[in-house]
Amino acid sequence: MTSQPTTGERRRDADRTKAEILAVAQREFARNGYAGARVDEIAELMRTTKRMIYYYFGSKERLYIAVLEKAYTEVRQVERTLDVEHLAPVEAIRTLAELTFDHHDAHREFIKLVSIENIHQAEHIRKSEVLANLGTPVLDLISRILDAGRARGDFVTKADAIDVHMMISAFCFFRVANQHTFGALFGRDMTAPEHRARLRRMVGEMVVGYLRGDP
Amino acid sequence: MTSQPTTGERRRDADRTKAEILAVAQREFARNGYAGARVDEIAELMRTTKRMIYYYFGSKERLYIAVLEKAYTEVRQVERTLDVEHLAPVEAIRTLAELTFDHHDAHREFIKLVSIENIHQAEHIRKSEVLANLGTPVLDLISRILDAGRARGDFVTKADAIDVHMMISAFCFFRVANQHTFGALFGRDMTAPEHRARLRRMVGEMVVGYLRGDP
DNA sequence: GTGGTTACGAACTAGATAGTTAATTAACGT
DNA sequence: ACGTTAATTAACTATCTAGTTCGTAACCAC
Repeated sequence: MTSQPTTGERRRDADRTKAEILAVAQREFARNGYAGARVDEIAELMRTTKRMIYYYFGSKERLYIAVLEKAYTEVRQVERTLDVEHLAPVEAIRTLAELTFDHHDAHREFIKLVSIENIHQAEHIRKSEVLANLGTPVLDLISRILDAGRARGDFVTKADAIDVHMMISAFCFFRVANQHTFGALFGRDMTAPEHRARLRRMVGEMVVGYLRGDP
Repeated sequence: MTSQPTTGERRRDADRTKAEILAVAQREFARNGYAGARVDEIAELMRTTKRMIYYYFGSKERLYIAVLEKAYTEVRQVERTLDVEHLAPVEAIRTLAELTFDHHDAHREFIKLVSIENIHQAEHIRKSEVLANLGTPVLDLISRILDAGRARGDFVTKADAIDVHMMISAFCFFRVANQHTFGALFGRDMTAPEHRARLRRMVGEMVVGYLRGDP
């Protein structure tokens, strides 16, 4: 009568358990930093027990690295879907900047993980083979846009793809990562709706203005 | 015979002890984050004992807040010495950007403290009355430069002082704060000498290019 | 000098925290 | 049916860590 389906609602499911640990751990690490995160707290927020964290991940540090690997891999997946090369160079780079803006806006937890990792001088990223071999498709895209723009004479400034990527990332990352201290000191919430749209336009204008160079 | 001088090499000196605690604590917090910092470790790196931390600061959190207050106050002092208003608006804003670049370059520990504080959603800054009432002289300076530039027709773009300050800070802060993950993922050390000068010029060109607007 | 106050040191503690031990149960092939 | 293995649970522990207790010594006013 009560035949359990092999797939579907199983009581023992390694994949599901692992995924749940990673999801809960990501929240906990992003909220409290590496040292501030509590393994017991992660355990309490799961349907399973702390033992499973050690069963699947071995240690707090390896769990943290697994969280980083998952987060970075997902972000790279999104980067691969960027499609702006049908646009003219100026519009392509502006759109890329605005999409980067949207992407940072939508992935606050990832940004916190990156900030945390920088405090630790990226020591965990460097321990991960997965992350060392993660390509950076966005750099090739920027390279091609820059070449096209220079061929047409739209871009004068000589800066390479990494520089441009850095400039765009800096703006988008800072707005989200530093929103709290910035808000406390300047009384402006950069992530509030009334500023979001303006800043989004601003990042596009900024890169384009820079690449166009001297009038 | 062995009369101790009252000033000079005293064995008991509240000011010196407090200052040493703050200096060592700043290093420890900047290196390890708030939760990762160890009160015992701070104590070991001092000539005095852990007891004195609690004697003068009461708790780990209040010590951390005191570190933030000292660091922010010093940074504001430097901002007050900025002198660019004798320059034409375009050069003034470019120079301001480059000096901001230098300043971030020279205060890595401060930048880490700010990153850490953002991970904690600025909860400690908000607890500090000192920091709440710390003015922001740089904003007035930017305002005046923008007004002068618009009056001359050099600047077209309409952005307020906070926006411009944010744009400059984002670039300068990101280069230092995210150097480790950026380096690990893109294979470029943004703080290395061979990139420093170019990026310094870049931040000036970026703001000027943005403010000049459409050619 | 002496009484009081401020600055200081060594040893201690209660609770938190990462990691473990060992026993148990579900799934699955044969 | 049944033995094997992978998944899971509950209770335990060694260590670490923020914060304390209590006693002592330097400094100052008089």
